[in-house]
Amino acid sequence: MGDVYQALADPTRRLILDELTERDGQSLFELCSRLVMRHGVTSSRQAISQHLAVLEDAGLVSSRRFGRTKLHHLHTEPLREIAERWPAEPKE
Amino acid sequence: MGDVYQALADPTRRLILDELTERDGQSLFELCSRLVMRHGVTSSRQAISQHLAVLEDAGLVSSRRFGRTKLHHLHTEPLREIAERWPAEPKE
DNA sequence: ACAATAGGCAAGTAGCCACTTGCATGTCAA
DNA sequence: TTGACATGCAAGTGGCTACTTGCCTATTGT
Repeated sequence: MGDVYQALADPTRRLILDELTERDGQSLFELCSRLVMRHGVTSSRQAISQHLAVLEDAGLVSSRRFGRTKLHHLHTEPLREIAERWPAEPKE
Repeated sequence: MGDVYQALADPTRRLILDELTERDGQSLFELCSRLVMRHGVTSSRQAISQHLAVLEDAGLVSSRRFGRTKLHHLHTEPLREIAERWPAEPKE
């Protein structure tokens, strides 16, 4: 299991999470096109694929194959831990 | 203003935030000692100082000098943005 | 004044990470 | 079955970053 914080460190990976928030269950090709069109991302398909692997390893994304395509789904549970680790007010 | 996500990417920096959560307003020397004692951190004083600069640049820590010491204070507001950026349920 | 304390600055280094490139695998449609 | 499509794998490269090292500044106490 990879590091959630490190997964969030890359701006392209955060855009992938944004894109999956808007439309869950996208394939790699869908994500690539929409990232280019809507967010001006210039990375190659392989780059996006590697980013997805990091996100999946961190438990933020799950994937399932359907024939020759692979659909990706968002999971936000690991993010809740971040907000809870450092409470709003420090200990007195 | 630096990147909050990138500031959180380093495990030592997260330990610094933990330490400031337990006891806010520590000096550099206090932080170094307690990180070694309680968390087994082996980094040098300069390393911790550079980490504090990153955290301060990201708006997670503020500092104020008192004579020859410098006290560091935690600010968790930038962390709230993370939980709000990706809501618990994706759009339908 | 002098020494000790708390911290800062800057250059150099080593390891990691994002990205590319090239090729391979598997699936659908004609 | 043949070609086009969707994805996977693996090695190589460049840049970033955490860390160290050495020296410097400023403050406090005796």
